[in-house]
Amino acid sequence: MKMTTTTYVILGLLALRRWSTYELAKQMKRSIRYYWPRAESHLYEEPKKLVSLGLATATREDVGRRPRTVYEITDAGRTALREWLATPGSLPLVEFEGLVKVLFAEQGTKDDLLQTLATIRADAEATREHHAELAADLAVTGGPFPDRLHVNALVLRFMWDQAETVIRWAEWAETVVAEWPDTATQPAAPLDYALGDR
Amino acid sequence: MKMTTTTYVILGLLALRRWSTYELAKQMKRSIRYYWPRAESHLYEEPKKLVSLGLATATREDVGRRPRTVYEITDAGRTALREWLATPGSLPLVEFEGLVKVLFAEQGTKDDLLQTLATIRADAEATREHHAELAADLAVTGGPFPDRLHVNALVLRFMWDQAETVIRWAEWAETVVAEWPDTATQPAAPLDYALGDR
DNA sequence: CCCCTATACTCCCAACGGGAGTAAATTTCC
DNA sequence: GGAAATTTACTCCCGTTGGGAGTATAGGGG
Repeated sequence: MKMTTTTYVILGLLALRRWSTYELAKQMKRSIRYYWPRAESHLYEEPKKLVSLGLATATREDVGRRPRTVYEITDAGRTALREWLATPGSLPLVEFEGLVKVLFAEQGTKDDLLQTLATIRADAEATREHHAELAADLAVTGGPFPDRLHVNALVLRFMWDQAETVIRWAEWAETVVAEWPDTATQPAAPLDYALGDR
Repeated sequence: MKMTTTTYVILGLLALRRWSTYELAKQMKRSIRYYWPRAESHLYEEPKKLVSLGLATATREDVGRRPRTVYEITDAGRTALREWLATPGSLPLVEFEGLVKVLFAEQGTKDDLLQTLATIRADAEATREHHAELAADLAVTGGPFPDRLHVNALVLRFMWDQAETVIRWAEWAETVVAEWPDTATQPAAPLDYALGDR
């Protein structure tokens, strides 16, 4: 029964409003998974943990014959969240399989590498588009939490900047690799094009 | 007994040269952990898996009375790696606890938020510095694999660009937040400063 | 009425993190 | 030279997590 970052994420969402578990899982999928991804199957346990620790309450509702559980934060929950925000946290963690494939690219074909780079770019473009839609929603409607626009904007700008950086890097790498005869042949001055300006 | 991305990472390293398990773990820690982090305790199982699949061989050596195992890739291993490089891969995954704390910043103090941003910046500066050292090593000595500089350069440039982007974002966010009276008070036009140019 | 999707969950097993540990070799320090 | 610290070389443990599979009900559309 340990408070993990995931538990605090759920607690943070409960600080904004009351949520059913399904709604919590949906909100994770909509935005938070881009910087705190968690499998849906375990999200249903997190609010229960909060309840057992006195940081949230659970209310059983019935939708026809279907049960639903709605959770709300407690004052102790707000205090716990506030204290967590003041603690040092864990380092960022990135799992980027595409970049691993770039790293070992000379063990494969040039076409494979170009495909990998194109996929990386397309994924980043999709992420950028998704966050543009989130931003447009905030700009037009204020979103579900209009009094939090200022902090949401910090996060959205981060996501946008990151996606832009990946896209630009992929475009650059595609043009560089396009001029290689193959992945195993080292071009002249292999480091200059990457490190020339630093 | 399933081939995971981690298994392929080890296979990719074995494609470069023969390694002891400890050396594999050390190389993961030196560079690959930034984009494919894995706990050391499980890395020792991966080459064993490769051996059982015929993709690598294991040689037991003795250093005095201490045992060491050295692994080498097989031809089948090279083929498997080549084929994996041609497969579509999984999406990037990011766990960024600092950004989660930014997302819920209005539940805490302005000082906590500024501390979070400063920590994010410092971590990114350390990452940038680490990769600058890796790059300098490559530039001066050619590194352990001088015939792979061209692909290493692609990866290094990516890591540098990412770190730079995080640093710039954190610096920007620090200046923005510095002007807030507190985290709960929404400034005028809260979205413009983040989204004004897109 | 039927089909599909959404809502609302639970269960399972493999992959994994991180800590702890043992043992021998090597390096550093006094 | 000897002791302590660090490195090399692993194994084990337990909790966290991914992702797939599943059940059941509500709601919408043709």
